[in-house]
Amino acid sequence: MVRAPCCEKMGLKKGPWAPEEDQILISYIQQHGHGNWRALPKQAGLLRCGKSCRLRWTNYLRPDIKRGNFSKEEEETIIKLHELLGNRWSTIAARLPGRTDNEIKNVWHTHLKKKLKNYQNTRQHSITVPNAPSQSQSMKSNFPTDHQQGRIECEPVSPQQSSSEFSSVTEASVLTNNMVIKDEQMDTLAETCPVIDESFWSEDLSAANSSLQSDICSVNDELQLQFPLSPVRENVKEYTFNVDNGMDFWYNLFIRAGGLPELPEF
DNA sequence: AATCGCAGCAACCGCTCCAGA
DNA sequence: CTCTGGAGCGGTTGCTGCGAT
Repeated sequence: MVRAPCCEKMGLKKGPWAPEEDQILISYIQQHGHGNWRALPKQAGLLRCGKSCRLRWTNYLRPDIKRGNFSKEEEETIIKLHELLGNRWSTIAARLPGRTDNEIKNVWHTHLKKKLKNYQNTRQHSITVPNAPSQSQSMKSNFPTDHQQGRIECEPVSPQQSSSEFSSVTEASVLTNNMVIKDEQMDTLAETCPVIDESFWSEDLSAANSSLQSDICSVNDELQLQFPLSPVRENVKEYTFNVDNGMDFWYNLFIRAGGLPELPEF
């Protein structure tokens, strides 16, 4: 379906908003709500398309918009969520009250990408755990075929707000010898973590889930493989998963794909 | 003082999603 | 089930301000 650009009609203004336009939009929404964005500009007497109005309102004029620089905590939250979710700016924004997806996206591209390297350098991939859920403390890692036996243990590294879905982001690494990996050791990860079967990469998410479910988790854990993240090293792919055992812990999982040319996205 | 280059940010564009007809 | 159109999302653009030369 081919749709004409929303501002193609002659007479619709584009570009920066004038203060008068802002005032008209604010007044109208305060009185009537936004309802149908497409109809709004005509009803409000604005020479803008509905899309432009919606963007201006949601990214700039909304009363609950938080102004000013991002705090260190907010930046760290963005970095962590981006690590988990990728470029899902709206999802990330939903976890930062008063911040918009556009703002977060801009901050990411202008500031945080540069900081990320430093951030990653300070992270430690830890794998032993006093407080992790007992069912997860020792998870088998009998990968699908043709691989070595391994074992992972996980430790919550950064407990956050308990109500959050990501209440505790946890680092874990799959290794053959149950060893702690630090970032400087990641270069050797391709040699140390288990090789998995090629079919693992080509299967869809649910198939991968059930594969990991049967091969990694203890009997009563329900594992949900979530987001394939950017490869941390050649042939090593990082996944986020959680173990639905009531504790709401999230883990990162490093898996080596043995010599595969392309790792398809799920 | 003038020019240039870059960073930051607001806004646009094109696409997908999804609800309703 | 298919089609349509509104809303939302993520990528990109381009303007503006500021510091360096």
